[in-house]
Amino acid sequence: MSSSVITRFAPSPTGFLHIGGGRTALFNWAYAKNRGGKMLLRIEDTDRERSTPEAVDAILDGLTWLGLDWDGEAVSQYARASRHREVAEILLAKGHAYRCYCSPEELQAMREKAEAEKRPVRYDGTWRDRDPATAPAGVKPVIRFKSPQQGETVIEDHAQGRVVFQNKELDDLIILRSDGNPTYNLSVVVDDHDMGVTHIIRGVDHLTNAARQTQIYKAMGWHVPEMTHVPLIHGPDGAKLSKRHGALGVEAYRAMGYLPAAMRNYLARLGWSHGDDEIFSTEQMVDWFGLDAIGKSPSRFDFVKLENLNGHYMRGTPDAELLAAFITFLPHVAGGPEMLGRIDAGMKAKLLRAMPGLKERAKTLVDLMKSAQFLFAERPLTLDDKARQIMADGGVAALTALLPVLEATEWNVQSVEAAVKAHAEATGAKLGKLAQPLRAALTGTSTSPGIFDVLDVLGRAESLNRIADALKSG
RNA sequence: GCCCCCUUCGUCUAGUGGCCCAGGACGCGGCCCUCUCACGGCUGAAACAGGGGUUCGACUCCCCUAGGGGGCGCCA
Repeated sequence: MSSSVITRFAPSPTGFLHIGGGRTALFNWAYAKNRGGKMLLRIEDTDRERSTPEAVDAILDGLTWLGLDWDGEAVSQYARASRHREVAEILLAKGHAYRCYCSPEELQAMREKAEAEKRPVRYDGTWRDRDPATAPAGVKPVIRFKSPQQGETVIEDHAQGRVVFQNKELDDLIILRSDGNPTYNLSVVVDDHDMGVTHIIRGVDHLTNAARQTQIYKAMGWHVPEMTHVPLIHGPDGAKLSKRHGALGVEAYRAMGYLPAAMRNYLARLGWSHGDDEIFSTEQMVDWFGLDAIGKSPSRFDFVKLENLNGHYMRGTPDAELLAAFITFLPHVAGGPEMLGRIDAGMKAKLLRAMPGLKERAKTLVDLMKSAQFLFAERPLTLDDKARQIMADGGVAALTALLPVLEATEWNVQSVEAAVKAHAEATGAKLGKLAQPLRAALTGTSTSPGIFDVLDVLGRAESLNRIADALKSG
C-alpha cells in the first residue's frame, strides 16, 4: 500500500474557492480516484494576517458543492509550524541555511536598486558567507535557504515536460521569518513530505516554486514528489482572472443555477481532454483521467459552453432528482427563499408533473425558476407585453369561441388536445392561432411548455378561470 | 528588466512525420420538425501566429521573430 497515490489540494484561506482552485481540486481528486489513492486537504493558513475561518468554511462548502471529497480531516498548516521550525533548524545545522540580518527596508532598497539598474531582482547573498559574529545587535534574523549557485535544477513535469532552471537564477529564499514563523516554500515541502504526498498537482503559477522546493527536498535528502503544473484559466476576454475581474467563487456558479455534475464535466474539459469526448459522467472522467493528457496552454472560461452543457445535464436528470436539486438551489438565489416558502406538497406535485416540459427548455436552474413562474402566479395574472399583444391580435376572439368548447371537455391532456384541435379544424384556424392566446392567458407570457401540458398541470378550474380573467380584462 | 512557459476554427480542444487540402464540441448561418420557446435532425462558413531550417514528406522536430501568460515578497 506504500506505493499508492496520495495527492493533495492546498488552498490558502484568504477568500472564496475560485474556479481555478476548483479545477485544481477536481484534477487532484480525479487522479487520486483513478489510481485508487487518496486526496488530502491542507489549508495553507500560515499567513495569519489574511487567513480567516470564514474563508476556510467557504472553501470546504465549495468543494462539497462540487461533489469533491477528501480523505481524513483537513490539515491546518499553521498548526504544524513547530515542525517547520524544526526542519529549518536542521537545514541550518546541515549548512543548507543561514541567518540573515538584513532588514525589510534594506531588502526593499536592494530590490529597487536592482530594478533601477535593470538587473535581475534577487537577494544578493549578503549574509550567505558573512561571519555571524558580525551580526548587528538587537536585530532578529530570518533564516534563508542556501540555494546552490551552480548547476541546474530540473523539473520533470507531467504537464509542462522537462523544465530547466539555472541555479544562479534562484536566490536564497527566506524559509523562517524573523518572528520565527515558517514561509510557504518551507512549509509546503515539509508538509508534503510528512503527509506522504506522491503527486503534486497545482497551477503553473507555482512552477518557479517547484524548483526552489526541489532544492529543499534535495537538501533534506527527501524524495521529490511527481509534479504536474496545470495552465491557468483566464476570463472570457483572455485577461487574467482576478478578484476584480471575473473571478467568481464556486458558490456564485451555484447561484447562477449550474449543476455540480455539469460543472465537473466543464472544468474537466478545460486543460484536459480524452480524445473527442465532450460529455461524460464523473465515473468516466475518473476512469479516463491521467496527468499526461493535461495541456500546456491557458484556456478561457466560456459561459456559453458551460450553459449548453448544463442544459444537457438538466434534461438528462430524472424529474424527481432535478426537482430536489431545484429545491436545494432556491435558498442561494434572489427570490428563491420566497418561492421555496410556497412549495408545499401540492406545488411539488405540480412541479414534478410540469418538469418534463420545463427542463426541456431550461439551461440553468435559474431558467427553471423563471419558467415555472406561471405555476405560482395568482389570479388575475398580469400579462407581459407580448402576451397582451397576442390577446389584442385576435386572441380575445379566439378564446371567446374556444372557452365553451373547453368547458364541455373532459380534463386530461388527450381529450383537451383533441378538443382544441377539432375546434381549430372546424373553424379553419391554425392551431397556433389558438395555442398562443391560450398560452398568453394561462401563463401571462408568450413562451411555455406545450400548451396542453400547461392546461393539464393547471387543472380545469384554474385554467378556465385564467381564460375568463383574460377575456374580462381584454 | 531577468527567468520559465504557451501559440490549431470566435471559444474549448483532437492531432505525437505521411491516416489531415486538419476531426469533434460550443457559438454562428441555412433547412427540416413545430402550438410558442427550447430540444432534435440535416447542412454550411470558420484554424495549424509569421519567417527560416531538418526531411522524400511537416500541424507535428530545430532556430528566430511577434503576440500572450506565469514568476521574480519576512503572500500563498
